[in-house]
Amino acid sequence: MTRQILVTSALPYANGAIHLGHLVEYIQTDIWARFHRARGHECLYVCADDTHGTPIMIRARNEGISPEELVARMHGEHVADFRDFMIGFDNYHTTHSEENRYFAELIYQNLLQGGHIAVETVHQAYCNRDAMFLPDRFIRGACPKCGAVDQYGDSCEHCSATYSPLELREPFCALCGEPPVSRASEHLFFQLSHYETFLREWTRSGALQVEMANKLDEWFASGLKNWDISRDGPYFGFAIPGQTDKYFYVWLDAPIGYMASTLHYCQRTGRSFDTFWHPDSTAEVYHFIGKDILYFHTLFWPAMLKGGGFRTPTAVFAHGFLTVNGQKMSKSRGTFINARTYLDHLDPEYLRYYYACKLSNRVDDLDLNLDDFVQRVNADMVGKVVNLASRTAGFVHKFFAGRLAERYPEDGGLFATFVQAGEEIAHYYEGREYAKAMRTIMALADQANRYIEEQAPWNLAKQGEMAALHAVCSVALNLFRILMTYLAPVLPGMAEKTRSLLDLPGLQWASCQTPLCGTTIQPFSHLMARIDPKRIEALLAAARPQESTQVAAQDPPAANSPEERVALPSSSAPVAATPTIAIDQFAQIDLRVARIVQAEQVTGADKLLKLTLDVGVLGTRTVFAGIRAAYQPQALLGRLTVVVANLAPRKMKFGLSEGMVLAASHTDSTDKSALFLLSPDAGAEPGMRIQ
RNA sequence: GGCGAGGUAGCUCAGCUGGUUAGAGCGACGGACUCAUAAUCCGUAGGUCGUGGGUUCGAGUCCCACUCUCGCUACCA
Repeated sequence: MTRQILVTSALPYANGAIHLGHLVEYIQTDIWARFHRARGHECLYVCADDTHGTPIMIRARNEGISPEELVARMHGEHVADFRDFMIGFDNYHTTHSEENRYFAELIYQNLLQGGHIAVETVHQAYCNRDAMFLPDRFIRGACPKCGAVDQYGDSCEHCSATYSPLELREPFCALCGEPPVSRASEHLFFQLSHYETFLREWTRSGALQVEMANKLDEWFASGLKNWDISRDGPYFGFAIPGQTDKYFYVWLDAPIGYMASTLHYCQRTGRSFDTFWHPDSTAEVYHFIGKDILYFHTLFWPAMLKGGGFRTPTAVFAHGFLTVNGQKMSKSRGTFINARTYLDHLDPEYLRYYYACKLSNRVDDLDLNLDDFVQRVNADMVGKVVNLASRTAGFVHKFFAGRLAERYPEDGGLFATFVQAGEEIAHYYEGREYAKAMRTIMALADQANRYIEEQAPWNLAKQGEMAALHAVCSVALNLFRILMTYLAPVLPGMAEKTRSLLDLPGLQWASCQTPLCGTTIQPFSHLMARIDPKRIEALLAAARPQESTQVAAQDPPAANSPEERVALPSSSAPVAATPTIAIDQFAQIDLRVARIVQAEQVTGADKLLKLTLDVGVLGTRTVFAGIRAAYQPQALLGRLTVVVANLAPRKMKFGLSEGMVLAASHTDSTDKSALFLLSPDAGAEPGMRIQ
């Protein structure tokens, strides 16, 4: 039975470049899609850029271009990166498209008519300085439930409470730091609670990994909140029909991109959209996502689809994050590697294979250990697999004019064993147990190499036993063909070279069950080069930012959620420089020389020191500084430093901080002690203005 | 500090519902071979399964405590 399958990867946000963290998901999904196609099923793989929201708007503004221009440029970069990593999308679209607008409006209208949209007047934080309402994550303050300070506007990381930004205590704008004012506005809410029964069933229908379903239970237990789906202008997105200056929240139209991309594909190819998204569809729909965006894909999205009149996903597959050498990616270590940087130095198939070797169906994080990476790829790919062909193809050309034996020789049951293993391997692929699939395939490669060793074709050649030699080489190349068929979803490029070498129409799972006999093969040429460790060094060096470009270098998460990136001005490639400011803007900052007259550890705080500063004419100030990892309190006594004297006082858990001392560090450094307090030259006195 | 995951041979990891002398691949070392991209084949060494208790006839596998690591998040205004 031919299955009809639609798979998606999460839409990357159009605010940054694709990096190795993103690629875990795209490679995982691509392997799955290619596997199903190789098995003879129909498997459509669609994706798109996620283009809307405040971060895009702000970034475009900072770059002095329109959001449309920004989004178009990022789309081009993303497409090129994916293409070069052999991510075989059938369609790669954008959420800033008419198809997306169409479905966003349609689903919204259906929810509206179904009575699932509520209108509420809310008093929302508004920043006068930035002339805009502040999105949940652009406003910070203290949790109303537990009092934890500096929490996001929508939920507390400390006690997991969810609330409205309005309830936050002591809020401030994440952009400019000014306290926002409260301003009334009508908002539209999707009444998620209407779908609780449905969602509870769907959650346990096999659509989710058990660990994920458990997580959802926590959310059910705390109650489903209505979801605010509108945003006031200015906002880069789709205007909401029937409303004035209101736009769909980016997370409403982002997953709709899956459908829009499907439609775009169908219109292009004459396929039927309903095949995949009609409520009665018998096709299978799977979403691959990172564990960070579970909430959107397992609560809002299925409910939206249900209420919007479409089918719900067959399953959602979540994976973990990427670490490099056991730690989160870091710019200063050179392990924050963009897709393009990698491609400048290494073959994408190395990474595809390595990820496959470490992927399971669980949500565990995946570690890219670079030493292991080199070792493993070289040993497995070149040493074991390619070696099978390179050590036998030569004989076939030298003695048999490139022609394989007319009949498949006796091989002691090897061919049958290899074919039979295909079912186990397929089972692993299907269940996203790629690591087990790779292990099984490599065990087969070991068997094949052992066979050649035992048969010793080089001796047969010397002894003139041509028939036996022909047989051994034909067996080896047939085994090689089967292995490459099994590896093809992971290594599409090498599979293509193999197809060409063996002069085959394709590498299909079913067809490799019949041995290849009496056909002519092409001369052997390199299928894959070994990784030279020097290339790794070069890659790391290239990924390490230059000092001068480090101004805004941050380490964004390896996730594709726009929400996770909101606070990061520009999360992609090294930023050239921050926007220039006028001298009067600088003059607004009152920098003063200060003498540290007292320094003590703060109980209950890991990183803070409480400093008492003598700022001359401005008197004495108390400042909490996060420099405990770098300085002993005693070592600071009496020394001069620089303080921002007119910074708004900030109430902290441990007291009021009346300023900020200046220190240098790498913005992304994980070495917390690599921190250097500024000092004026000798002669400076407390209270002096720095200008 | 909060939340989550985890600590099994040098490295990357398997070890299902507790049951014989704890496994694989890579690496190291020794040997063989020389067709092949210094690849391959054979063999050897190496682990008190983080620590300490407990349950059990029996625990890497269950329970408790501790410890360490990693991830997310927070204090760094």
